[in-house]
Amino acid sequence: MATTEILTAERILVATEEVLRRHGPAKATVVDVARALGVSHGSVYRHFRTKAALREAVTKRWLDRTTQTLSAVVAQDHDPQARLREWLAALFTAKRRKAGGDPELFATYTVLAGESGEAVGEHIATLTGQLTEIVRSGVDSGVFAAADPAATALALFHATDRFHDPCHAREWERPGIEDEFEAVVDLVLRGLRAA
Amino acid sequence: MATTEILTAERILVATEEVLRRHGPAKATVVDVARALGVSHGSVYRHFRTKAALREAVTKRWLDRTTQTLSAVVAQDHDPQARLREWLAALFTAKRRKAGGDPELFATYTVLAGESGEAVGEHIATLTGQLTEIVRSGVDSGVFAAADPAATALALFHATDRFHDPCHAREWERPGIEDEFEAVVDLVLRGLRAA
DNA sequence: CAGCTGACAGATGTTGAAATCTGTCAGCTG
DNA sequence: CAGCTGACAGATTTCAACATCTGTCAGCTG
Repeated sequence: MATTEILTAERILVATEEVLRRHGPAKATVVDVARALGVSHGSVYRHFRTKAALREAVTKRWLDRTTQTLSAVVAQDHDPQARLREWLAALFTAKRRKAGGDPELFATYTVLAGESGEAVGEHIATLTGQLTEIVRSGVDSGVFAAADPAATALALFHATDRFHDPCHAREWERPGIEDEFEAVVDLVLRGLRAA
Repeated sequence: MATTEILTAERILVATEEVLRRHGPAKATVVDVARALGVSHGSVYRHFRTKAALREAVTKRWLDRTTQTLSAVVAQDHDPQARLREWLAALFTAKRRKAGGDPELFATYTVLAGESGEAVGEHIATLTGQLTEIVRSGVDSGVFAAADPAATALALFHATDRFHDPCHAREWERPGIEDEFEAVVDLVLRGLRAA
């Protein structure tokens, strides 16, 4: 049965996610995770050097699920303008759903972002990489003007911070936020179009 | 001498600012303020109904100093493009200087912003009002295209959130932030120009 | 002997009683 | 009598003793 299986990093991550969801980032302990798995907490430390490393690994898994959803948008064969718009909307929607539907895990992610953890930095790098790809394809097909697609992608990411940075999460439930999002996206897309 | 003068709201605000600077928002008490003024704390409550009202009045005074600095930029007779650029740069500079030079008062402002206090809402309304004025003058002179100057001004404000919202203050000291700011401003200014 | 356990030291968190603070108000004072 | 005081009730914060947690490691076990 399950509890006699070899203890793997994956099983620990699944259990940790569950413990975080139940207890929240402030009260979830390594001892709780070990108890949930029916092992001693020393065993958990065999797979993750520190509690911070465990927390970061859980966050990485969780962030990667968003990255994968968005990569599908990058691969679509709509024109770059539409893809960019859809990508930004998908990012906003994904973050908003996580903030609303998984508040405890989202709090963990927010804490980690505040500590400028490795996983969050990588996540942002991956996202801006996807954006760069869309911008570059727009430049190639002549609909976007951008001397440095990577720098422009970063500017796009920063200009839309309000709609994906966790420190703004409280505002994502306010009425009218959709219109604000559309207004900002319209503005930056106009700034991107070839003259 | 000073301590025998009539106790005015202004004197209380000055003393409160000093107490906040010294103790920070978490530890500054109304009793501290009264002690600094050599009066009983009951007297302070004669001028401000609650501690929250006092804190908000201090924040308002402090925010108004920024508003006044920026209104000078609005009144300049440069072309709208230059004025908009200067206004955004002046806002970023002002916020950054406050975050770095007055960390305790800035923390108070951040706390208040989180509680969505009246004063912060008014401050933001005033700022977007100034932005609207610049956008409108650009539309009038034909250099900007904007169907709804007020909505466009709000979009500009949101697109540059990263460079004035207190929740991003930690990032304002990072190297490269100037370039990120320039990139975002370039992007939105291009989005604003008349076709 | 690879994988796990459980006891341990030092760090961190919890708890509840004591101290301080907020906000009110009857009355003092110039 | 306008302006201030200081005592008070209830809410909040502090502090120190106690409990739990983190991270290590010598040794057990299959």
